[in-house]
Amino acid sequence: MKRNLQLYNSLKREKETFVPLHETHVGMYVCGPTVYSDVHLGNCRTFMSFDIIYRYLMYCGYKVRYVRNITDVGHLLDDGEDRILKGARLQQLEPMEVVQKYTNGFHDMMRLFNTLEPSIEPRATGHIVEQIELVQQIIDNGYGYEINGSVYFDTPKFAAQTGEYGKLSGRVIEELVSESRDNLKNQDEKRHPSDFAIWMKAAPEHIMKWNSPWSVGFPGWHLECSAMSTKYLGSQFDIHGGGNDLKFPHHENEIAQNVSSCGCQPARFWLHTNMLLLNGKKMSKSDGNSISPVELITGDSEHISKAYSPMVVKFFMLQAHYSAPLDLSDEGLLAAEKGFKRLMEAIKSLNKLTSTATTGNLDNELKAIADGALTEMDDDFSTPKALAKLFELVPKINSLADGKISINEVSSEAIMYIQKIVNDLVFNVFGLKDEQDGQNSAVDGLMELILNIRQKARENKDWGTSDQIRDGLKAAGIVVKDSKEGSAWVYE
RNA sequence: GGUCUCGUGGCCGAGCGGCUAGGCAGAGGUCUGCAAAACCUUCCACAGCGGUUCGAAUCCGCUCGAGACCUCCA
Repeated sequence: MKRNLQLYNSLKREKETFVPLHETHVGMYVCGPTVYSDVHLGNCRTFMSFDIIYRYLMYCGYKVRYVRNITDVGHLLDDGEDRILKGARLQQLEPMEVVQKYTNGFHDMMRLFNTLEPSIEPRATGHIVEQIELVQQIIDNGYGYEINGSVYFDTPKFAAQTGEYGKLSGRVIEELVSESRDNLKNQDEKRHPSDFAIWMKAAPEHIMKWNSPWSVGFPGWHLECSAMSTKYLGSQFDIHGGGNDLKFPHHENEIAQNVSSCGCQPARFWLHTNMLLLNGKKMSKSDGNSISPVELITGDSEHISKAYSPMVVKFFMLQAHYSAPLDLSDEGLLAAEKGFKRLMEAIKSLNKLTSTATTGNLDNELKAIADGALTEMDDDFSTPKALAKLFELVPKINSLADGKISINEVSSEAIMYIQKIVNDLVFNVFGLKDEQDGQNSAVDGLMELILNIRQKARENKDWGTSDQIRDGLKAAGIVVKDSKEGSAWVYE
């Protein structure tokens, strides 16, 4: 299915028509987590966003290779300590135990949010050889220099000769006063404050270190993405994504490394997701304005009144565009929860509809709404607008389901057409799932029996029994919904 | 301090010069044994002040406010 996709390209600062390098294949690289502690909720938003982008590209018929790395070395803290090593020290674990622990936790969380696994999930420590080769290429091409066993990227030279530095982040090198941590520590070594380390000589007590032509040391943080994207997607690929706080310095430096080693821009489209705020403010553990994914789904946080299911959280996030800041709040989640249920109920009803009509005068209107949802997705993956379209369908579906609109107004062909689009979009592209599902048939059978008994009582105008059943079920967390066609039930 | 983004109704969030966003909440109604659900109708807006335009939430300027990046963070 060939669709006309428009993507906002951060590099160009405008929307562009998406044309992949190879007609049928798409290569996409997304900066993954640094696995030194539990995954951040904002991080989850980013990966959910790219999961939907991944899924939609596949829905459009592309074969997508989605590479999302695991950073397990080289990402340093303010004091110059490696994030992984700090985690290891604090928890008295082997560095790789830390990596494994939080990688597992990250995967568990991604699974809860029903995201697909990437095609390749490479680790930085598994690609030391490639990173050393990349450093060598950069040196060979004259953009890297070694001092005392560490290798630095010559940013001013690169900027002057290529004019490529600062394009993504909109920075001018003269204005940059770099304080990147590895540089703070070795301030004297660098020729220019904006130079950054691509290979760091390790102190004797440093645990994670490897042999290299320059020293026993470890790679700079920005290096891994350059090396791994090139290895798995080629020196040029279609989409590079990440959170917008990575634009500088990480992505800017990544581009510099790629351009200086192979002479070409790595990605044609740069996509950046925006921040997740809590109650209008940036999440920050230090001032208490923070909530973790686990707290959100267990309800164990002062910021929320109850537990929210992962799908509700996901639905909430879908209501905002990935490139806009999103403000998380209890009220917002509550609203999302109701909206999500309503949508799920409507889809259930939709999937039960059957018509024998061969033509219907609502056909065009309904099909146009469904098509519209896809058109919105074509426009930079606008999930909020696509959802709005689906919600336009909800009253129509409900009216058809309860007979307020005759089913003969819609042809069987149109119903199947709409069912296909709605189900594909909601379940395959958005990756939502109906949490009411998955009940065992025992419960279904039981409920059918109970509701039949209640129906008999109602027919006999035995309101006492009828209400007793209804109230009892309510107390058990099950809501009975009566309609002309009979009674349905749903978990509260 | 520098770079940039944004300020939409009770809440969340679309909107990219003229035409309904949507969700939640509120109000009225239909249906119903009652209730819930569902359906129908409906109230509430574009931070402020100027400017451009036949016409601005949408473009420009200023003011106020918020946020991001510049320093690890998605």
